[in-house]
Amino acid sequence: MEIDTHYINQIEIIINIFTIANGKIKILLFRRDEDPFKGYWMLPSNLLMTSETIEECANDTIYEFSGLKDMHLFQCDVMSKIDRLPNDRILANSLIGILDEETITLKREKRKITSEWFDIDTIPKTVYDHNDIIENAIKMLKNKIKNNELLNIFYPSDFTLPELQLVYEQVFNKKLDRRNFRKKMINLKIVEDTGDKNIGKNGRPPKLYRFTNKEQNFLDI
Amino acid sequence: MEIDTHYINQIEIIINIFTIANGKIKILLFRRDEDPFKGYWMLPSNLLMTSETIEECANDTIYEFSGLKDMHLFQCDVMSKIDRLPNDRILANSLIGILDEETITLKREKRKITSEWFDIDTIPKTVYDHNDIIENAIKMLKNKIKNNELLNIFYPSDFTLPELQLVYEQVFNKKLDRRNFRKKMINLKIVEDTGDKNIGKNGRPPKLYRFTNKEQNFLDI
DNA sequence: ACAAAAGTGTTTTTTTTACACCCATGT
DNA sequence: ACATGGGTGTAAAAAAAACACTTTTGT
Repeated sequence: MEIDTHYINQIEIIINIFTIANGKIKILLFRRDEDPFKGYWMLPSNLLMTSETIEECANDTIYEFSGLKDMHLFQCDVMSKIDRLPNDRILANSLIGILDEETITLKREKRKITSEWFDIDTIPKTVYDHNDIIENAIKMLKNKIKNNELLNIFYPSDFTLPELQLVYEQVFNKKLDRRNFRKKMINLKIVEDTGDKNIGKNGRPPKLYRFTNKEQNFLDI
Repeated sequence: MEIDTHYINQIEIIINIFTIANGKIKILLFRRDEDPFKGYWMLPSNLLMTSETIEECANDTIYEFSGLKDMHLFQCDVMSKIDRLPNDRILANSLIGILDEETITLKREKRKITSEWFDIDTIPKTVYDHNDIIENAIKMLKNKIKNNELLNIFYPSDFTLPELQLVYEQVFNKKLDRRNFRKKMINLKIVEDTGDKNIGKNGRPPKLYRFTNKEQNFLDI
């Protein structure tokens, strides 16, 4: 195999890892501890090797940064501005990874790199163009949730309706009526009662629901 | 700049060009006239050069294949399976390009490569994994139309409601009632009457409409 | 005058909205 | 017993669906 050097490209795979905790959508960022951009936050990333697929690279990268595995992954965006990094010409392929909270709780182990989950409405300063990448990923994530494509991955088991309502309120950016929200989710058969309750917290224990396996339902004409 | 050869990648930029003609959504394919895959159809593509952005590469490729320019372009997908091509390891980045029919009609010039517009429900056999790429692009295109994100680019000037209805019928894959469709489009202020009519065809001349500049409206909760 | 295609209105059904009190648990 | 948060129903308004005849043009 011979390659014309005009066509040599380096590509970094960058992953936006989201989870939902107590109804708040969060993204996992890592602190950079060397200059330039020391103290800034960053998305996990690695250069793609010739011998691996993007999914393999993404999974390895996530594992290396966080110890987490087997995330639901999908394509998000590609950035190719020549000057997106100051010195090298490196393309960026950003992915979205979805983690359910249970998995995170189980795998909470100590890593060398400082990491933190940030609410998606309070993203800190990040290195290079990572703020643009994050902004774009949040947009795609919200759109997918609006189209009922993703919440069953955030919640593989059960959840309460008040928590789910918080998620929708963030995505649609408006307050929803508790009774109407409930009716809608149940009547449209998006969720179903598991019969269990979430005991242990303050106040009346909420019922637990699960997603039915209905296909995504788009805005119908 | 030094590059570790493990991180050398070749990327081809592949463009799915869509237009709408008489209410039918179409994609532009080119005939391959050399083996392997002689006689099969293909999407226009080119290897990305180190010195250009993806958008530059895509625009040049489109122009080289079709003579068309200044298309609305956006990211679609990235394929990285090691064996997607038989001999080389080349990544594919597929984009979607939107053309309005008027522009096409104006630029209809003769090119050396045989090209043809195919209805999106009768895609012919294509080279390599282009059928997968097209299928994916059609899915994304339909989703965007469902979310009212794209039709104003397909129709920069005016159009008739019967034609628009055909588009929605393809996207939602069901027949719509003429009166209800009309009421909805007009009442939701998605379209507005231009005052003109489309004379010259058989039957009563349809009124011409244009899109209002309302922001996209998603399925609301 | 006939064929072709587009335009139009009303009624019924469904969905959405608005709104306030009671219930189950922990302290 | 009180504080906390969760659950529930009904009526009014809005939106969607069902449905058939008339109008304008070309031939």
